[in-house]
Amino acid sequence: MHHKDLINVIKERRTALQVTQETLAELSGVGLRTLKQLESGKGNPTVSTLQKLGDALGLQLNFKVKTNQLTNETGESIV
Amino acid sequence: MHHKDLINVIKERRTALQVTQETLAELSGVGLRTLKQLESGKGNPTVSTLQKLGDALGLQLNFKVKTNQLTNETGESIV
DNA sequence: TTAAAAAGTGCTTTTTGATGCACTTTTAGA
DNA sequence: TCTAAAAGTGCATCAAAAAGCACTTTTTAA
Repeated sequence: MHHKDLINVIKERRTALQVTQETLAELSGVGLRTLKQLESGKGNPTVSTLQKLGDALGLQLNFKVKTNQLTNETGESIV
Repeated sequence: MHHKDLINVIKERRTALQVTQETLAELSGVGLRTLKQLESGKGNPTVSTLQKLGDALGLQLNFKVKTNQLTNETGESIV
């Protein structure tokens, strides 16, 4: 996943949970300005920023070995 | 995964493939100094740095809904 | 055992991420 | 429609990431 896509997961999850940027900023400890910037498509967050946001939204960041198997959008095998 | 763990995945994958830091730095486009710093446990990489390294090693970075929370029948979080 | 390769570190500069403040624009609800 | 809430932006500051260079330490293989 490109980092724009990772940010998009954050944004979609936040909106799905009907949480405002302001609330997510408070819950996660990430500055509101930073969150606004990221969600509007600017910047390249540090891993810790991404993790703070993910933690607050129940999302886990991880690495997975790429395979040549068919997978769904979460990288889970569908075979 | 904490970012130390993410870096550890990089390191383990690199050594498993018997690739040196120098080679990985060249293949990924990440500076050797940066890679050395990260693997020796210092710093908080940007997502793009982590992705460059992951790409070169066949690792995919992604977000996943945490499993140790309340979910519905389809595995979707209901929190 | 020892020499070369690989990994780790101190110092430095440049770039850029994180942040606050104030403001504008957009969206959603009464 | 109109307004308040939410989202987005320009400007500035501070801290830290990325990077190169030269050096030391550790690991590995002959």
